[in-house]
Amino acid sequence: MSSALLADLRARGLIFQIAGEDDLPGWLDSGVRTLYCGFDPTADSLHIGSLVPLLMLRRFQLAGHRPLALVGGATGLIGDPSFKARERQLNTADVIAEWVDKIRLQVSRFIDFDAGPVSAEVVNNLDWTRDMSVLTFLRDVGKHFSVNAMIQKESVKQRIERDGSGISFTEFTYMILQSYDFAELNRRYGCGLQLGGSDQWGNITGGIDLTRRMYGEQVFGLTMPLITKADGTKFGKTESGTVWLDPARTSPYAFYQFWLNTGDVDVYRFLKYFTFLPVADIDALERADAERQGRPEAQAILAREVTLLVHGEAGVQAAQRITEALFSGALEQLSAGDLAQLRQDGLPATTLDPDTLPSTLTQLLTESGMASSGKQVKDALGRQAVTINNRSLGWEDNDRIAACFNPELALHGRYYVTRLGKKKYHLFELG
RNA sequence: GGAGGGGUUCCCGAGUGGCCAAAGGGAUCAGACUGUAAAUCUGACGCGAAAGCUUCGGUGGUUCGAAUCCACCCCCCUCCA
Repeated sequence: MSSALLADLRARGLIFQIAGEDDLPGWLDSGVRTLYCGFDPTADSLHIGSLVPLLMLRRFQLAGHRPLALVGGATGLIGDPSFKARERQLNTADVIAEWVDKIRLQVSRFIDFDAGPVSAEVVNNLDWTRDMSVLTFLRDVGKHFSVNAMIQKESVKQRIERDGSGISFTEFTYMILQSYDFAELNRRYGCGLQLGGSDQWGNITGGIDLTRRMYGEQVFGLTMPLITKADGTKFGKTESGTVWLDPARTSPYAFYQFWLNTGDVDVYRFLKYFTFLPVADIDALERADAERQGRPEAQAILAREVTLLVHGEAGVQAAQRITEALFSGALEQLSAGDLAQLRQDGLPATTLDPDTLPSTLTQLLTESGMASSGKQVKDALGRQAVTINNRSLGWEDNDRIAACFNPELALHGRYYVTRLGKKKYHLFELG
């Protein structure tokens, strides 16, 4: 059964490297195994970069194993230098503790805590490092590490060799801390497999070595590939920044839109990475899309599936409702209730006070967050790329803001659906 | 502590007294073409509606004029002790 899991993961392209490759299938097949993946609190929310590992834990759980999600209350205090170009700024312990709590909750929605012998658990590495003394650490843990080997690790090599940026002892030590996590989880839970992104290879093998040295146990490591886009730009970023899992940071609508905008070249690969749809189905979809004229179906399925995983059915409903209303262009068909709902569902919105309107559109649209500078608005206006309730505006309308928001033009007397470019929507509502 | 190299607009990276709001590339935004795609082409890209205002690690100084010269300071890197 578990060998089947590995085969599926391989078919999905989710396996980058395996440590202990020959013995891993047998180990997995011979019973319920405990595995873990760590998530460091570098912000108060995870972003979609953590999605692959989170779903990975779930894949293992569905295959009959027990996942541990480690939240790095301790490692988050230090900062992982792996493949980072420069030293990072430390955050205070209070801040990290706060983030740990939030991330613990976030992580929890992806794994099942009530699944009998394979029930998941969230652990925090601060629990076993907080009270450890420096001397104990140096004597019992540090002694197992060779600095000669550590500086050879690819993940820190650049930092050690490269001109213009070095590495502090603090960050250099990160690997030892994470390695100790693996050993400790092995001791406490019998945990025998660590998952991580491909950038974690060095840290994972460090943990494997330490576990062997401290407890004589053979443990395994598995890394997932870095998610890339075919055009070479960074995955997981949009014009408005990182795509977060927290709906307060990235609304389900924005989240849905992110996936809907996936390029054709990437979408089938992403379906394999980010959904639980069978590989055969995804391949069939790809063939069907190839024969179809025009727009493929894959993006809509991807957007639906991933939004469902992260934001639930209600999130999908909201996202689709907004998408349909806006992109069909049939604004006049929306009832007042629909518009109020859109706002509640996460469509960016601003309440306008007719008496204190700014004097220009550039100002209003910048302040509302639709554009990052007046120049952009100016450019868009000059190209007829701004519309209010489907009425196109030009540069000459910039200072005729009262006319643009004339109550007679409002939907249901108070709503203005404003669009900048093809995809950026904002709802203005008279207060 | 000593010697050397370096800190430029989101990123990389030119610029070494005026023609510099600062080349070029990337990223980003908008338009055309489309399928809310890709590729391509076009425009924008410090802030500002404009007048104009504020930038080149920091603070002072030289000069009619400084990212460019000088002084001091801060930070980073390399080598030596």
